[in-house]
Amino acid sequence: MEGFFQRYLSLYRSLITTLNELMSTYELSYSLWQVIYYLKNNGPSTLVDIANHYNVEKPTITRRVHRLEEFQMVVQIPGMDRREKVIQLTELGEEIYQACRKKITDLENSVMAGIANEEQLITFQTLPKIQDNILRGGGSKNE
Amino acid sequence: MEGFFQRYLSLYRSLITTLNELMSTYELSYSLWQVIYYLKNNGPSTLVDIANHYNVEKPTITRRVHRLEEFQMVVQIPGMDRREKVIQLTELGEEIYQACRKKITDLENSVMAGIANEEQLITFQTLPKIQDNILRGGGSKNE
DNA sequence: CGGTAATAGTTATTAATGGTAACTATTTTG
DNA sequence: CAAAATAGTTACCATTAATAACTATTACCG
Repeated sequence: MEGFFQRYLSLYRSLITTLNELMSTYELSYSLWQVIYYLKNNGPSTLVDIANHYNVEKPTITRRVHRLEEFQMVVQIPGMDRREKVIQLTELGEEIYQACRKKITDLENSVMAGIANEEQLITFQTLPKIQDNILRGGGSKNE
Repeated sequence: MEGFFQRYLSLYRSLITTLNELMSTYELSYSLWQVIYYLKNNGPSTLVDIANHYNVEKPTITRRVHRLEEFQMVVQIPGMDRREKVIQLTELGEEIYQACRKKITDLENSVMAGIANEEQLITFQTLPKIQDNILRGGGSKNE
């Protein structure tokens, strides 16, 4: 499947730019959206939860959460374990989730225009398989 | 197709990281590889050619070419039009192209392990359709 | 119990990547 | 020939994320 990466990666810039434009109305970028999305779907969580889920380092999430706090989309409350801060969506955060969710879903539908349902589905299902293969094989050592 | 972007972007990070690790042996990253790839497949070219092809701004390519020059993988020679500099691969650049091409193709094959040929093909064909839709629709104005 | 290791989170620094604006040098156009 | 267009560069800035070093708290274990 020579040329696959090229096609795959070529799509990235247009997509991320479009998404960021889409969300700029709400002062969000896709990276911030990920945090909101996680909180909405997993409930109040710690920074480490989020970092593990997206496979990024802790400082990355610290920054994102601080930005979301400035915009008052999330709040941090101390956990029972006093090392932890539990991050949760505010009312505003929930509202923005709803608005963005709709916009993103609309875009997800519109980029699939003219593509047969079965082809959409196969592509949808193939991506995680590829990711599994990468995580398994290219994890760093190839054993 | 809700959740498609999520899957797409999640794969992106693993893929680009793996590719960059793969090429770090040759002091390349994927962004530098793109320039080498273009030169190999289109022959000696100008900076503007490359920028147009990848849809990025000129300074972006200036930087990449300068890095490749430092590594002596490309040279710039003055064109007949004396504004232009024609960029071309050196011997070393060609060698590195070959070595990387092989590594990348190997990786392209290995990430498809366990995925039926037809599914690979459909995914391969669907990606550019999605990109077309994005470029058409989200180009900035939606007309 | 007390000390060491582990964990949650932060800050500072750095790197990769790419856009915008402003500029020079040359060529094209009319 | 003057003005517009084009190729390329430089300087500056934004986004994103990794690493290292640090504080505070909790868990573990002899």
